[in-house]
Amino acid sequence: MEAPIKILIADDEPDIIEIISFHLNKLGYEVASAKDGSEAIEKANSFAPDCIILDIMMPKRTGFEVCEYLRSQKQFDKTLIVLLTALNDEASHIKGLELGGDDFISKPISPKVLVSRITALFRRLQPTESDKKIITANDLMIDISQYKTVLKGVTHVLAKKEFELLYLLAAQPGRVFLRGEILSQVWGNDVIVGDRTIDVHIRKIRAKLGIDCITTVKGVGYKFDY
Amino acid sequence: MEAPIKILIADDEPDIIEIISFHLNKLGYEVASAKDGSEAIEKANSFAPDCIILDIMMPKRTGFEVCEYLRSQKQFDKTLIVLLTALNDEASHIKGLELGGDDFISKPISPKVLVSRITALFRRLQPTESDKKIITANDLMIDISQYKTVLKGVTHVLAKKEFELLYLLAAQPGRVFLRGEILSQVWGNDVIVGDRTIDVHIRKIRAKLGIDCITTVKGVGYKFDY
DNA sequence: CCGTTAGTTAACAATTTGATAATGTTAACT
DNA sequence: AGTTAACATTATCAAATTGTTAACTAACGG
Repeated sequence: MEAPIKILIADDEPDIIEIISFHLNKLGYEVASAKDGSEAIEKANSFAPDCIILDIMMPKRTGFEVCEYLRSQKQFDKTLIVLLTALNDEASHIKGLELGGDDFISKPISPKVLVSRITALFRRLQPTESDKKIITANDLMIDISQYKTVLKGVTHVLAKKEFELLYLLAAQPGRVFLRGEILSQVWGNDVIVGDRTIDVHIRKIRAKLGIDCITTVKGVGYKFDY
Repeated sequence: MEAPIKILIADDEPDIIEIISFHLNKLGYEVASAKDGSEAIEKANSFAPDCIILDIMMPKRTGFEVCEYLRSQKQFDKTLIVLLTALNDEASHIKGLELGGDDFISKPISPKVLVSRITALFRRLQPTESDKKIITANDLMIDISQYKTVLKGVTHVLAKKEFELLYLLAAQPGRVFLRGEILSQVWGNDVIVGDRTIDVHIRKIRAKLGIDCITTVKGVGYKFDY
């Protein structure tokens, strides 16, 4: 789940490889390199990178050829391909993009910009945040994208407000939420409801889950503790 | 499902807008334009484009400001933002990408290249078709290329909207889709239909398939669970 | 003890969905 | 064009669920 993102750099100039590697490494990427087109293809297969930076002008095979090959292979379907070139001519640019490149960068370019562009590319690919809205605590799981809670493998169905309340508290276990905070977070600032309303919902959660995962802090509020 | 891709161009130079529009139009995109930053935001809201091309130097609000605003709004989560500038300075470049831009293009650039880059951006977004044409869950198969559903070997014919709705939900089993999401995905942002419309279609799906593969999450939405 | 705060319960109110029928709309076929 | 049938949408009402309140009880701290 949290495997580092892998990037392969193919360029025949060692200096370029070194400086780019350095910057990418600093950001936590795992980097491999290749010095020509053939090696790029080998490394792509063995290293299975998430992103490949290809210089166009390389010995053995050009970046175009490598790009074309990669795009024809199913396993590189989702691999980002960035084409890099000293040429600044339009034809190459278009050709690169048409061959399935995801980005096309003209040299000279500062490493910082290159790295920014790559970061931007990845940002798009990041799994939709809805996926990662799951809270777990011991044998309790709260998944907001599915609106369900699973305790010891048993799914408990909470009503909307109950769920939202539990989710709010569980998002920061141990932290005490004032009644006012709970109201504004779960109910919003517009609606006005009495104080007992919170109590009743807390009670329903406790009853449905069958465990006392919510602690009362008298005179202050409630906290999730489990 | 096959609505044309919509692109919004914001630039204060009418010539630029015209030439880019022309090329994008030719490729079948639906194009709208804005002449300054404020108009860009208005149009973004009303037009709901899939991609926004922003000149950085614009009256009223700069492209940076517009970009920052768009990225702060949930509905533009998946909207591509391309920043366009006459400046070729690195700081702007990085700033643009850090503000959430998806691509950064320096003028002057030929329309062909610009269009290629935009096409490349979209290509990356396309959900890999190979995976997504057929969905299976237990003894249920949903094949979008044939618009048919097969349950336990028996083919059930769903109407267009019914099918699209089922397909949407089944593509991410377990995930709850809000009514609003369903509306914008299946019906699109332009048409306005009442809430009961969704219910009725859900009901028809349940009736036709004879199984309850769709779960109601009261007050929230629906999810596919089977 | 006494006042304050939280828990419990049941009644009631509000919201949401389900079911059905009726009305538009579209597409296909004469 | 006219006819028909399938589909999509809306309207309406019933049913179920959920949310809120009130009234009472229990617990806690000084």
